[in-house]
Amino acid sequence: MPKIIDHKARRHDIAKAAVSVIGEIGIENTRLIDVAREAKATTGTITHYFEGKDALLLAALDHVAQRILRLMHKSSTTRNRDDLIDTASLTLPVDDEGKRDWRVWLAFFSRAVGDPALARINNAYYDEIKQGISKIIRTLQKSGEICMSVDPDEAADSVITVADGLGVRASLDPENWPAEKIKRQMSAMLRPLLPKP
Amino acid sequence: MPKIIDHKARRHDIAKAAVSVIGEIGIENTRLIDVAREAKATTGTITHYFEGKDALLLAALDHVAQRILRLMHKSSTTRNRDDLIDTASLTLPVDDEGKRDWRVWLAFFSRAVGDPALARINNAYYDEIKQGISKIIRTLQKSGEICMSVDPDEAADSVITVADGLGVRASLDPENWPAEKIKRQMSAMLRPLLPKP
Amino acid sequence: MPKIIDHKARRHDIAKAAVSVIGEIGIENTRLIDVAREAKATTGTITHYFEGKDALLLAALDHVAQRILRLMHKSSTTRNRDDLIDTASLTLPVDDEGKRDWRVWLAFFSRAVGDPALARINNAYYDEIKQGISKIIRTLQKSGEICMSVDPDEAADSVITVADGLGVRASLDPENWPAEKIKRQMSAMLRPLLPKP
Amino acid sequence: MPKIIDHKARRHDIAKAAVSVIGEIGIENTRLIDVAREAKATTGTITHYFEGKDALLLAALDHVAQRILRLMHKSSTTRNRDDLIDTASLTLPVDDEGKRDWRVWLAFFSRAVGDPALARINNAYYDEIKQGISKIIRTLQKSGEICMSVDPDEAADSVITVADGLGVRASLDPENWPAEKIKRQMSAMLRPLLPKP
DNA sequence: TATGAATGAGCATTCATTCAT
DNA sequence: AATGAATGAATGCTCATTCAT
Repeated sequence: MPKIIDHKARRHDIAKAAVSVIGEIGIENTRLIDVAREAKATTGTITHYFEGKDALLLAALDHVAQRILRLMHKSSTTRNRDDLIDTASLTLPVDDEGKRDWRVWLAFFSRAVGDPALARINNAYYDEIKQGISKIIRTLQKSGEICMSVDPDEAADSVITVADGLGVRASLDPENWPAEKIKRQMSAMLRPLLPKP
Repeated sequence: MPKIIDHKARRHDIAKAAVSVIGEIGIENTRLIDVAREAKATTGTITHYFEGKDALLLAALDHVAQRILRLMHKSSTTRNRDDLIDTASLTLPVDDEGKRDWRVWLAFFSRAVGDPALARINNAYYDEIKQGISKIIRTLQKSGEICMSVDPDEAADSVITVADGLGVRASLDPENWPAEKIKRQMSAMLRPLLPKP
Repeated sequence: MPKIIDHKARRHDIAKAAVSVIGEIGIENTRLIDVAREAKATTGTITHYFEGKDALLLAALDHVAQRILRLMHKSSTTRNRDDLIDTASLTLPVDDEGKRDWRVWLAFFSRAVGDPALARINNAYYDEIKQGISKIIRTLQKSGEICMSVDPDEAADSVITVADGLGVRASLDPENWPAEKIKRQMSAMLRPLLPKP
Repeated sequence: MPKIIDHKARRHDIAKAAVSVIGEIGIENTRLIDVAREAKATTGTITHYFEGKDALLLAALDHVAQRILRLMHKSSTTRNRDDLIDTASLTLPVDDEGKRDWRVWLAFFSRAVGDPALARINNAYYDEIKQGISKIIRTLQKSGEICMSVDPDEAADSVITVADGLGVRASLDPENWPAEKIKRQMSAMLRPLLPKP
């Protein structure tokens, strides 16, 4: 009788291991065997669960993207502008998980340059994020938290821009960008861009 | 006497070829022979001018960094806030050269994750950029172009954040981010962050 | 379960193949692919069993050294001076295996010149050989086969010197040094150096 | 008017530089450019004086061989057995020059394994050395310095064997083989092999 | 399912050799 | 004669992928 294995769970574990390794040593240093070791498996096993290395890396990207989307959906219940800013800052490299995820995210910026398919996937994530933020802003405008003169789409792009800009900066220079400084800079930038009425 | 060769110029040419190739196909797809062909040389010649592939890639990074620093120094003569914003937008992927340079810049974000030495080099560039922008802001404050209540260092970080955020976004989704949109978004974000008195 | 492979045995086989190739075409002409072909494997497989080419060559050296040490230990049961000389001559290039091993041994003389680590390894083998021979000589002195006035260590060095000298000579000029001539010369030299009481 | 250059002298200088480099870093680590630097020349210059790398290496071998032959011819005037042994020991690695020459000599042992042409050249040197020693022994026999029962050719081989054996050993383990020990061991071995009447 | 041995294409790197000046 | 830039073949090494067990 074969071992009963939760196929989906194992796939998830391996993708998580890939995120760990990529975040630790960089995507260009990440070999299949490194991921295998991290997942307490072998390269052969990874082949069972993923078409190939590209598919594995894509799953790793999806893993970090889903976390960001999850945080965004959570903040969609926010009824307050400053809460929105606070929640948004949780997607930044403010804790170990965030730092690791951002290093993985960065890795795919580079890959997307030479890989149109990856670029499309990346853009799909951004679209979803933008629509989500835009919707939250419209909700907050209706409840009088954000000035009606703000264009929700443009403001959503502003939020994404600030998040990306700070995420990149803090990921490359974590020593000079502790959580507090990241949050402070984010607030300082987003408050004027999301003015109260 | 051997052929008279300007060693420095040849090195520069090869680095420029590397920027071209990296910007075109991505750093992970860039082979030495691709750069050689672009530079109308051979891999052996590249070895003649660079210690190895890493040294070549570093020279490519420096090539794009120097262009950004050059633009920044040029804008240091600006006597007007909106001119500063306009000049800053020239560092973004608003033309072919800018697009190519940004794709190269992105490539090194990823590499720096797994390469502390590269991270240090990257941070040194950022330091120089930040000091430059901070100085320009202080000058503009003295001439009454920017409100004195603005903290020059924090504002410099804001400018960098916006530039990085938009640079990343536009590089990954150039179709949705034409030059005009980039400039508009940049202005919309930086004007509230660099208020006139 | 994967193919059942005796990792140690496979390593040994590959090292043996390396000895064959080095002995045949010389260490400077020996490419990884030559050894791979001889071992009915590929270069990738060799990497699987050895850290790199240097490790493989070292294993080849050890292979021939172990054979010499084995012969020496066998002769430690000798109860007769002339038997000792006969057994010692078996380590010389008197048969195909011996010729091949000596060509490999020679290869490492050269390498040790520019590689201190290799020199140390070489010297360790010589130490072991010298101690072994010295011990045999002391035993033969006690049983009245060799004159007590002989200094065992100096005599051991003499045996090694004669073996090395003849090994080198015969390896470079096998046509003029058939087995019989080697043995005759060895006897002629060692008998006066290991006089009976 | 071209620079007046003593072609022969320059060739000799370059060969000497090659001996230096080979003796220092080993023949397998010796690149043309290393020899060029040592000779204060360029690789292009070396090509002017030698057909190619092989010809240069051969010239280096000849350089050390000629020194040995020169020492041998000098000792042909010896009228005393122990003087012969003393002079012979001068060919061993007893001083810096001897050590360097022996490391070069060793390098060619290995090369000759995979290069029949080189083996022939090596053997020609050995023939000349053997004939020379044999002649000296015959002279010493006539003058009553060496017992007539000694076979001159076999004794010459013995001398060569001892020299080679000690040369190899001392070259690989110079720390344990100071000049004094080399000479002592040589005397201890050659006196019984070249007995007085 | 899982293993890990084996494969082999791909690539950076080394370096002797060539040759224009 | 001398230089050294350029070439390009040679080769060790990496690592994703395959597959027999």
